[in-house]
Parts: sequence; C-alpha cells; structure tokens
Amino acid sequence: MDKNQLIEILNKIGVLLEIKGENPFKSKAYYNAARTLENLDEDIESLIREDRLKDLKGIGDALNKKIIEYYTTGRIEYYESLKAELPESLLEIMNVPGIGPKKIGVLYRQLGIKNIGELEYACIENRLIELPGFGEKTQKKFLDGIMQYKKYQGKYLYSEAYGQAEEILSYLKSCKDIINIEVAGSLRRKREIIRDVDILVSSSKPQEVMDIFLNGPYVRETIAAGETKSSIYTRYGIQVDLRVIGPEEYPYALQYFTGSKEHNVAMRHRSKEMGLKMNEYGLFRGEENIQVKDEVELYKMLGLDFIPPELREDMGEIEAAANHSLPYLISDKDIKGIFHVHTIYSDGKATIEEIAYKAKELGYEYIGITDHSQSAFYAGGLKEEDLLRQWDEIDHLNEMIGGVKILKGIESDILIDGSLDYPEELLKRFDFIIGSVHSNFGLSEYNMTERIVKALQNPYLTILGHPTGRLLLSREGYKLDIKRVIDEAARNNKIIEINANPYRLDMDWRMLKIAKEKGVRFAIGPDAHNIEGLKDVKYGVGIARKGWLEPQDVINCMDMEDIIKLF
DNA sequence: GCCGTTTTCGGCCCGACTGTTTTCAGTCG
Repeated sequence: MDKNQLIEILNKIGVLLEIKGENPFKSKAYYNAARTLENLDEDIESLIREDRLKDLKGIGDALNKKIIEYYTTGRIEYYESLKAELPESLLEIMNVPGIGPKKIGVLYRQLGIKNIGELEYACIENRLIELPGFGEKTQKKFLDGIMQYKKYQGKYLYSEAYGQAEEILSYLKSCKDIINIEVAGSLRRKREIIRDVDILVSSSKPQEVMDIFLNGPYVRETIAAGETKSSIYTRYGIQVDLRVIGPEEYPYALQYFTGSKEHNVAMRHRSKEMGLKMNEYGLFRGEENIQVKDEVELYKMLGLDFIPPELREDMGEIEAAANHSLPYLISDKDIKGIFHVHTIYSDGKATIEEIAYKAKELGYEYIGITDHSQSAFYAGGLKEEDLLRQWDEIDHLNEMIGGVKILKGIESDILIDGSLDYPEELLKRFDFIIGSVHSNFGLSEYNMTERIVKALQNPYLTILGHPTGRLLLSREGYKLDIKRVIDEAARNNKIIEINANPYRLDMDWRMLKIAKEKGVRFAIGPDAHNIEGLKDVKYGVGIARKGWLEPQDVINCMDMEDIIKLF
C-alpha cells in the first residue's frame, strides 16, 4: 500500500471537512492522524496486520477502520463521497495566500467557483464584493494572492530565502533602536523549502523599527502593518514577516517564532500538562511570568534539554529532550574535507589548482575531485585518456601544494543495468567513486531500485550520489524504494551522499535518521561546479543536522589518514 | 474524531492583523 497517498488522502479529508464547515476539531483529527503516520518509524502494514493501529495516539475507531479500508481496497469510501459532494479542485485554492477553507466554501456555494482560474475570473468580473463577509479589499487581496501564487507558487529554495534575509538583516542592523535581531521560522530551522522569511527584533521603540523595515529598499509591497507585526513582499517576491517585541520577551518570542507550528503545539501541550501557559510573551504559572534569560533556560523550565532549531519538527525531539537522548549534532567546524567537485575536465568552471587552493583557504585537509564519467557526454564526461591526464595533474599538484590532499575520484554514471561506467582496471585505480543516476529516470520503481541495488553491491562504489535525483521545486526524484536502498547500503557498508547543492539537498533529511539507525554513514558533497560552489557545504551540514546526524555519522569529519584507510 | 490520575462528555494551543462588522470571523503562523 502507498503510505504517502494515504497521508495525502487524510489531509485532503481534513481540508474538505473545513470547507464543508464541519466541526473544526473533526478535521483536526484527520490532520493529526496524517501526522502520526508521517512520523511513524514502524512499518504501517505490520501495524495493521497485528491490529495495533489503534494504539497510536490520534487514531481511534473511525480512523482505524478507514485506514484498514485503504489497506484492503486501496480507497476510502468516505473520501470518495466527500469528493462527490465537493470538487477536489477546491483544494488547490488553499495554496493562494490569504484564502482559507471558510471563504472557499462560500465561494463554491454562492458562486460555484471550483478552482483558481474561475476565482481569478470572478475577481476580475467584480463578483465577490457582494458576498457576505467579502468586500472590495478582500477581492483585491485574493487577486494579488493569485498573482503571487501563479508567479512563484509561494515557495523558495532555502538558499534564495537565506540571501534575502541576509540583505534585510544587514539593512536593519544599522538601526540603533534594535537590541536583538535574529532570523526565526523555517529559515532558522533550515528547511529545504521556505515559504516566507521571519525576522524577530527586540526593541523598546517598536514603531521606529517598523517604520525603517517598511521603508527599506527591498520592499515591493506592504501586506500588513501593525504595531508588533508587519509583512511585506520583497522585490524578489518573497514574503517577509517582522515581529517586534520588548527585550524581556525575546527568548519566549524567539522560541515561539522559530516553530515549527507542530513543535509549538506539542510544547504548549506539555506546558499545559505541567500547569503552565506558554505564548510569545512568556511562560506563565497563573499570573506569574517565569523569568528565563535564553531559550536554553526556557526549555529547561519545561524539563527539557535544549532542542536545536533544526530538530524542532515534532518528530520525536521533545521525547528525546525529556530523557536526555538528543544527538550531539554535527556543525560546520567538524568538516575536515569535502567530496564531489567538478572541474574544467568535465562541466565545471574551475581548474583543479584553483579548487585546491580554495579548499586550503577554507581550512580543509582534503578535497575529492569527481568529474563526470564517459557516458555523461552532455557534461563532457572523461574518457580514459582524460583520466590519465587528470591523474598526472593531481599528482603534480599534490607535490606542489602542501596542506591539502587532492583525492582522485569520479562521479560515475550508474548505467541502466546498474554497472559503473569504466572497466575494472580503471575503477580500481580511483581513490573513491561516487555512483550517480543521470539517465533513464523513467524506469519503474522496481527496475530503478534494482539498478541502484546492483551498484551498491559493486565493490568499487564508495558513495551513492544524490540518491533520489530530485531537483527541488522543479523535478521529482525518480521512483525508488528508498528503504530498500538504505538497507542495501547498510549491508554493503556503502556511504550515502548528502548532496549539498541547494537545488538538490538529496538525500532528504527525513530519511537520514532512519538510515543512521541502520548504521549507514554519510558524505556531504557540494556538487560544486565552480569555486563559489564549495561554500554550499554549509547547506549540507544544515540538512545533516535536521537529520539528527552527529560527527561520527559523517565521513567528512574524519581526518585524512582515516579517510585514506576507509577508502 | 480523539481522548481521559480533573473526565466516557466536553473539552481540544494561542495570539496578531485585516476587513467587514458594529463585536467578530477568517486567516496565518
């Protein structure tokens, strides 16, 4: 059975119920059940077979029956009947900022609007303003929201949002009325996809700060302007929210605005059980605000170890913090060397020499050069004679440049039959080999999995490169039984790449913890095609942190001697 | 729809901002 599809259906039922105007707690129950399944470590099918589904928090009789129904028939009759009542296309309207389920319900019932296109047309035709609860401004807000959605789908890469945040932060820092300033929200949690930038400021003169923010050179349009919260669209299109609070409220607000929403809900639930109340202004026992000086103390007051922002996704971190079993997360300074760099030999822009000097400047002990292999003709893949030439150059540079060791690697295509791209005599001469899929993306899940499994059984493969092949916001990964790939990597003692290129961030952080528990180790690779690209390693470290990884899980943290031994 | 050492019924996290309202619903995070 397809667990992801089941989760999607449960979420869709939740939204449809909201649009219908049902008891909001009923829809919440569906969202909760979907989340529970999403964070499930165990195999859902065995839970069903052993009739243990009901033991899960948030799944009672009704949802248990519906999940079993999906397991046995592949569909849920309740969902089908909801879809017969309300068109599924209503769900896409939820993506437009500023429009929620209640308004969607009214639009459908009163005007028969079923999708974004019809809504846009109705706005242009001025048909919304007569509806109860609607007006001129609502209609304009919807139209703006639709434009925004159509242009950007409201989603940005972490690296893009990070760049915007940097620009605004450096502009605001000149303001003398600001005491503390920090990026919060999903950006602080280092999510791979960002919907908006949240900035938190403490100041005793909030209005001054707001004025400066709203008049910055980056502002294209103001969405909201209040006393403690304002929102804008930047010229680049991304939404930025600024919250200003008093200095004594800073730790509570920072925790609150960092999220995630789900983490905060769980935190407030915990505080409530302890007889406390939590919000962005404090932690209260009755009327008394319990004073803390930073987030560390705030978590401590709730009986928890400090939870790093990257882990705040309500995926077991609160339980781990309560029983002192949080991981000691990897950080940038643990990285001693990097793998996966392209040069002018294939499709890179920099010479090996330039890369080596840059790596040395960045403080790395070693750098793995991995150009494309011969089948990657579109990327100038290396023929045997090119390899020999490259190896000579590397030998020469290793003698010339001290302090950084250049490793002879290759990013070998994993061919359609699962084999690597050179004969054995050549394969055995590399220091290490990254194997990646670059062709025949359309294979069935079974065939693609077999292809990669075969590569993982190849004694010459060291690292499995960008395991799903996804390109964030533009291309889905190929169909793959990722659990099987993880098992096979563990069995053959193969390393899985965390591709740090901001367009990839592959393997996904949600799978890292699972793979780690199976004993898999990881290599962070910038997949750099120029000098600047070497700095992308930081994005990979962020993803490793989100995946609960510690220095011993990541081979980039080994020193050069140990790396040579490992390879 | 779920849940229970206050509970099997009556709760379910909390607050800011906007717009359409004359005191609040909807949306967002």
